[in-house]
Amino acid sequence: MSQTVDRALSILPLLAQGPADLGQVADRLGVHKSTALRLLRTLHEHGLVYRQQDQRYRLGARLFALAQEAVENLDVREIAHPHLAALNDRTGHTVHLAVHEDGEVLYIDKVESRYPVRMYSRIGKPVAITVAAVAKLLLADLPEPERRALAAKLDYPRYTPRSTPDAAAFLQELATVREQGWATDLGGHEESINCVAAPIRGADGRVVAAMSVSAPNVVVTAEELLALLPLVRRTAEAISHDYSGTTPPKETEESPA
Amino acid sequence: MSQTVDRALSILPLLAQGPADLGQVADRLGVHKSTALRLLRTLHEHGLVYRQQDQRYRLGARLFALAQEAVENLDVREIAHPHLAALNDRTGHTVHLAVHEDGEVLYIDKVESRYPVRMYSRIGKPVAITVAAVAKLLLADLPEPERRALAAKLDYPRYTPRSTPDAAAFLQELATVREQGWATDLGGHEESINCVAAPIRGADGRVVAAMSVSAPNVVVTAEELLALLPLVRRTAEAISHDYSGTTPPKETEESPA
DNA sequence: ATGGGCGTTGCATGGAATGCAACACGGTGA
DNA sequence: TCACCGTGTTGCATTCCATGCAACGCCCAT
Repeated sequence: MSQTVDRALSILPLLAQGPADLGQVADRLGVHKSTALRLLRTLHEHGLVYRQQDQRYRLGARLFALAQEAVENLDVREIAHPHLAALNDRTGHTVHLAVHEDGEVLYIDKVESRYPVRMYSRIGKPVAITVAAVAKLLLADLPEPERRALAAKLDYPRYTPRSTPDAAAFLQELATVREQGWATDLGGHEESINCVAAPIRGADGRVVAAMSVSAPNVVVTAEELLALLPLVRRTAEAISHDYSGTTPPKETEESPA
Repeated sequence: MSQTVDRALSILPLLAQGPADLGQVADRLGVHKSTALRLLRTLHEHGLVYRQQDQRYRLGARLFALAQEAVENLDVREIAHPHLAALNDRTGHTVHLAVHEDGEVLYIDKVESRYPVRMYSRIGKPVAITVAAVAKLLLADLPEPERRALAAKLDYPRYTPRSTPDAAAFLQELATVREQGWATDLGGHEESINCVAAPIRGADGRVVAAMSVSAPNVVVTAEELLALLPLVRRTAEAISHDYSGTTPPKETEESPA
């Protein structure tokens, strides 16, 4: 909506792909060098881009700080963390916490597996939305029109033969997940990795986050992992309880002086 | 330099302090509501802010993704990580990696202590620049005028009685650190926590990063921690070697097709 | 029913972002 | 040594676009 800001912000994903010099930025933005220079300077003043010795620009430090502060403001995360850690303690497997935001699902917390063979993932990284167990739970809870709209505009990459092939299959899967209250991903993203997941609900019953336990099947078989389902669900319920308890539903009035 | 972008970016740190509604954002920016709305919309389109159910804005998901990609572009980090992990393995203590950027020093990697009592820190969080051992190393390597200028404009908070009191003391300390090639922080930030740190150098000898080992003195005394200094220095040298080897000094030409 | 608070929209105006052209600078080859 | 690129940088006139205003719609509370 604001051309100048729009251009400036477009620089960030561009630099995320790697450092670039002034000319490259200007070209890829389709603006004059002087314009790009001024935009970059403004970004620089705010610490979002950094100029390295060779004069090329790359993403800046403030970005980390902002992301950190952002994640610390998510109260679900704080409340959930001890539960996730405890679950990791009991099972030894990788535990994830994810939320949905504007058509993306992303991990906001993670407790690493104790086993040497670990799955790759990164906090902040958007997940494979069409196959991840946590994504299914979060999207299954959307109001139907939104769910349909989102399903329609997604891509359905065939990571493996068991990946969700298309929108129809996805919506079908979401219906099932919605019904049963839990979800799995059995080799849908990476052939050898399985996950089981359960939803975390707010006081109004809406799904606010989802958690999962993941393990490669060189460590445990899918059946063994599924056996953990009751435990995972109980953990999710415990978190839901904590969360609903501490966060008064919808009361955003000023706190009593 | 660009008013519009400047205003838009000012919203981010503002939201980092917690969610805010349109009116609050407009007030704190000193602009009309409609202006704030358009800025927020632009930020929203780029995923930097998110609008929660109660219509208030908070920092958005793309910020994480950007921060992640930014950190993955830092090759020092990638090269250093296995060394840090190995050092953590041998000592059991928390190991940090930090870089300097525009007058700030921040952690870009961390391997957690094995001991139950851990120090608090966060990747991405700017460090206490006047007392942290890694900060001393990074700043000690700056050209003298820059070092003086920076020292002059810093604040010198008295975290503890042993915190660096003022610019003069700081510059003195930097000189010492520069001379000896390593640094410590003995209770200068938190009374009970000590660190020893060593520099990581690029092929041209400049300090590109610094690493440290930290432990509370309920776990090991300062003397015991200092005994690890040779090991820390050897590790830093090993990283420097790896880093100089894989990153050809200053050669930013196109890679051979 | 009625008022107040909030977010939202269309529009006229002026300020601010833009592209241009000229400059500065460092490196390269003659 | 000089001239010549290819950078990044600056001042300036034009113009477009961001701005503030005022009016509207909406929801909640009284």
